[in-house]
Amino acid sequence: MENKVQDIRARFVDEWGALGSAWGINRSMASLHARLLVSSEPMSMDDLMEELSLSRGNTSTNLRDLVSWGLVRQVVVRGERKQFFVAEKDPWKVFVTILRERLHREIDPAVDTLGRIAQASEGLPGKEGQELHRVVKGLHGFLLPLRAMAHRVVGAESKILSAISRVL
Amino acid sequence: MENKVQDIRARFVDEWGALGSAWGINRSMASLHARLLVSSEPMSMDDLMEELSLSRGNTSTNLRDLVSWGLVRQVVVRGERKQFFVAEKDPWKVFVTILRERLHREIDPAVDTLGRIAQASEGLPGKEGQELHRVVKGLHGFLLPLRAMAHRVVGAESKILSAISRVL
DNA sequence: CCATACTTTCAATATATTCTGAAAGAACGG
DNA sequence: CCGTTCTTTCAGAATATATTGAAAGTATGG
Repeated sequence: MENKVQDIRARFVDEWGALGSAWGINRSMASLHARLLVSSEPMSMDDLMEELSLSRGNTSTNLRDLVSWGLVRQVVVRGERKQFFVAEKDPWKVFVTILRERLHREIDPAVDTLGRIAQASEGLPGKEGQELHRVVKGLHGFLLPLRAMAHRVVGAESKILSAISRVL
Repeated sequence: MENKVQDIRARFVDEWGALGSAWGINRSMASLHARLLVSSEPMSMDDLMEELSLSRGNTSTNLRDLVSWGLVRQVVVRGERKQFFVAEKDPWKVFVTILRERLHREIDPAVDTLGRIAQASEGLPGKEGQELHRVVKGLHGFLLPLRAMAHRVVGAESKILSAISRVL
């Protein structure tokens, strides 16, 4: 029971890694993000790779991705030549950032393609052709407003949540 | 351009597979689901494995999973000894079913653990201990109502969407 | 019951994803 | 400039995930 902070922090890092996988974020990236989230100071690549036992290459790549997602930013530490990193800590911003990324990369193109298929299947012959069109059109018609809602959430303030909560 | 229905249907099956991956559903399972979604008739395991070029074992396992999720159900076809399968076609039900499954399997346990970590980190010493507690508590406090909202959506009627849409 | 039709299971295999580490590249201080 | 420190890249290795296929298991009609 020597260093309790380190133990509990490690538990958090692991748990965040598990949550991350559910969001399409790999373990290294999620661990790095988690560790930075609960740090009271900026950390360098060496700090992180040592504490999390990751290779230099892996650490470098995933930090870069975190920065490009906007979940982490680089900061300058006076008198240090290395880069230091700090995580965005506002849960709403973290949530919105991840949501935006996934909409952009995965959902948007799929929904668009679905729309094209709905069009292409217009007026196909036979029971089979008609069912194809009917279902694809239905799915597209369902997903389109859902996506629009998600985009509005991404652009909104965090208080939108309590507004939604009220109608539920 | 021989059989247009088959071509377009194949496009849809592939696209649904891609969307499925974004939701933690593997390609075989997503393909089977997609093919059944746009079928005007119940299909047997043999129908499916042949059309989608999947092995028997794979088809069997993934159909069973789809049934256990509640996305597909078995039906009896008169005069046939084989099992036949039919997909739930209402987009709202499909959406809610997948959401429920993921909440249950991935989100709920992670959020619970986060809550326990928030508790365990109460009153830790030092700047580091305090930051750990502060951030974990903040994340948990953010995710908890979000999860509650998701659970309410899962239990609601599809018209809840237009109600939410109104406040966005 | 038996023969046959059908389904499930699971060890082996194939595929996809992630991670490592060393070499190449960049930036900095003097 | 030059030596040093720091960062990135990327081919190969390791790991994780998905798929196959054949054997074992189960149900059905006769």
